[in-house]
Amino acid sequence: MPTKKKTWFAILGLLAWQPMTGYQLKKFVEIALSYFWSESYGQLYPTLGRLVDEGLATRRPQAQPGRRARTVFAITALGRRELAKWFTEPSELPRIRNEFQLKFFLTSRRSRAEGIRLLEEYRAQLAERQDLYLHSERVLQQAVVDRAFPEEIASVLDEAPPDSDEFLVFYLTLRHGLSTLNARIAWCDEAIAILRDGRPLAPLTKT
Amino acid sequence: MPTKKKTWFAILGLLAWQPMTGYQLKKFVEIALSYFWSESYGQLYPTLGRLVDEGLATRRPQAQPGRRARTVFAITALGRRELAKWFTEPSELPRIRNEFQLKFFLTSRRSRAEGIRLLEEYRAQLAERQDLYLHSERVLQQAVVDRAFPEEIASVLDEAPPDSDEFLVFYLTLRHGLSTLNARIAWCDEAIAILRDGRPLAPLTKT
DNA sequence: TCAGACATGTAAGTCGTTACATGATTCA
DNA sequence: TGAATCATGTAACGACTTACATGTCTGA
Repeated sequence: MPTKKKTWFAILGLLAWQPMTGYQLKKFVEIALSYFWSESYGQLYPTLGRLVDEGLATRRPQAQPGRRARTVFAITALGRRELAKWFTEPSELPRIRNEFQLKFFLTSRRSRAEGIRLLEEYRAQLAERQDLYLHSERVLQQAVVDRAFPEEIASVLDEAPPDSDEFLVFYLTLRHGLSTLNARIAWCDEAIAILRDGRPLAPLTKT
Repeated sequence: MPTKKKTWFAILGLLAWQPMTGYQLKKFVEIALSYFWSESYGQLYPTLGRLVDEGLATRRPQAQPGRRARTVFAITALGRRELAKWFTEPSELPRIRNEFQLKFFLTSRRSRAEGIRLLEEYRAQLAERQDLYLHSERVLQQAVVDRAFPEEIASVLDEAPPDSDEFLVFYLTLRHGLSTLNARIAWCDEAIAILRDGRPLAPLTKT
């Protein structure tokens, strides 16, 4: 069975976090998981439906007067068992398809100038994302000082004060993203320097 | 048009490198591009067919006596124009879906022990790949010393002596992969230490 | 002679995004 | 009043993997 069902378990995991509507699920992913995850509505709603069909989640329409209608999904006991099973299974390293790297490789038969241009473009994109992440980090650090969690993530990490494990792990996932970005930006700088200098052999001797 | 056609251009780019059979294309990707790319036969052959249909590549069956039959594909002038266009278009940062990170995030409502277990598993996988990459790096460094390219990559980087741009860029793509791995392994070590110590706030103050 | 590399392809299924489609509620 | 947010979905497309299917040639 080649079945991966990543979206399946992502949703199940978030419903175990707390019951949510499809819309909330999307927001949760955007705000809390954006450093390593994404989901589109086109995946979300159909999968929610199938989860209900399989008995892993329940669909509960909420029609309160003065509130717009919404459909809250919750995980079932069966869903929790499936989720627990998923946790014991090894996760594969994500397979990478880095379009920039592909282009960069191919520039070696085109021109150094083009390689350098691509590296600069890549670096700019990484730096832009790095800015975003650094801003998030500053917000989190301020939250620790203030002993109150920031407005922007309050909605999803609602019950996660700055000294909770939820907060800590959230911070660590951000750090994972930042570490990766830092390393890649440093690599860009090195690669640009090497290509500019025309130094072909020297870098090979150091690690 | 949401058309990405990454495989399209990957193949086109490699055919610009040199004319190849589908099988050779697969090998090329496995040996030279594995640090950042992958292709499956299920993508390769149908895409090659469509490339020919669109006039971007030619299919030339080779039936030499005493050689098994094979079909060599080559890029056309039109294909080269399309490829050149692709080079000028900005590449998007690959969107990430890191299953491990997802699980790790969710452990914050499960247990620290489970978080640590996941981190160790992730680290082991990264380290395994790191070994592979480090081995490749040593082979390349030896190639520089020997002034001869290593047997394993000779087939694909055939005309790329150790002082060529092809060799240098190939080496740099390997370094990109290694930098990323190193950063992530270091992150694992930090995260494990933090979760073990039960230190929840200290790491937030340093960058 | 037989394993392993060379070689080419298809079918089924999963996965995922984007664009489309629709409409209510809230708040400035 | 009108923009933003809340809210739910579908259709079309495209991408990608795995498993299946088949066969040849080379060299130990």
